Amino acid sequence: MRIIAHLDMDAFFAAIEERDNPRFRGMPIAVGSDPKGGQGRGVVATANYKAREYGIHSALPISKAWQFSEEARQRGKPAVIFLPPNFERYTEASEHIMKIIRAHASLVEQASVDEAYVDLSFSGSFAKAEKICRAIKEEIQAKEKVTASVGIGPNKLIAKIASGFQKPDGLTIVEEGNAEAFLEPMSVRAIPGIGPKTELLFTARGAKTVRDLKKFSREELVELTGKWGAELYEKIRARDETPVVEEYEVKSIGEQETFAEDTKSAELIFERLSMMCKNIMARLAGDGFRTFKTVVITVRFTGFETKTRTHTFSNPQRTAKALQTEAFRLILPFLDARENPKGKLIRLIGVRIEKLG
DNA sequence: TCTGGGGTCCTAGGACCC
DNA sequence: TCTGGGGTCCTAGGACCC
Repeated sequence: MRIIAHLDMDAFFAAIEERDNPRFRGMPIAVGSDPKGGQGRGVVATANYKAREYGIHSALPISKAWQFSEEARQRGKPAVIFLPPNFERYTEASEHIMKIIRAHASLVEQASVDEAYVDLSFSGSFAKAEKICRAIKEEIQAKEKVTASVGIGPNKLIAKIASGFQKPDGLTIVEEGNAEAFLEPMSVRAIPGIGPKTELLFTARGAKTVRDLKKFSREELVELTGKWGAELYEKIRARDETPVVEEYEVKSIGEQETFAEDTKSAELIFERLSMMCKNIMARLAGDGFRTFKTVVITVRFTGFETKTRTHTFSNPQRTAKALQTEAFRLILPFLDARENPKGKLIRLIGVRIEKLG
């Protein structure tokens, strides 16, 4: 029998900021882009629980978050503290936390900066797995001063959904025999991989809950959602065989940047593109690679229309110069009438390399 | 509401090869 | 005349996740 745990740090970025800035404790905090007095154009990366009471959450436009904060302030509540993300500190805390987890189990998969799967099958029982998880939670709290929510289940899918069931600082155990019943009443959105579009697809066919999805045959699910439908058919029945894997290989490295103001300035665009190419090559080396074969550039116009252009070299390339030359060549048509006859302003540019060697 | 930045995976058409 | 089937690679776009 497999026993898998999923650990998820609670409001991680905001929790680290609260920990490191005692004067912010108990205050509503939103970590994300600069709100610029309501004119900023990014989104909220993480809101702490106090800020969530204001309606602020991850991925909310920062301008909207600012507006919620102002409205609350007028009702006499404290204004939200907006902070820029400090990725070095989050990564450092993440490394400490992963180390703590690895001291309790040998098979650990870091799924993101603030999440990990742990294979606890060796413990032999859910009761023993729970004990280990409580010890991990306590150690993280004691050493890193942040809380984690934990889900324990017979596979990664159930563990993941269980970790979100009681937040923050929760621990939810779903044993094999209860897993299917656990999922049934949930919204289809609870299944990882079902986003807004797929949800709409299903609600249009009268399916709102996981239970409702069971009326579709495997073939119908494949027809509706593609190849992935076969996996979905298993997931909604709480079945998932995917193993916990220590690490997976990097497939692409890229950077993108949204401009403070939409622009047509070739000078600015080339300057930013050039910087991105240098950064990407530095990261390529840092990740233990030497070459790339494919270059992808992204252009997003005012209004969010987004275009990509790709070039694959027949030989592996190893220099920032080669990357920059190709990126410039690919983006050039968007700066003149060839790909931009209406002279639209550009909101974002990005560069990515693939087929790393 | 007006949408960041870093990624992964899938689809679909076309080219090309056997 | 009106044209198979399978596989792989490239390209553009899109859904999704944290």
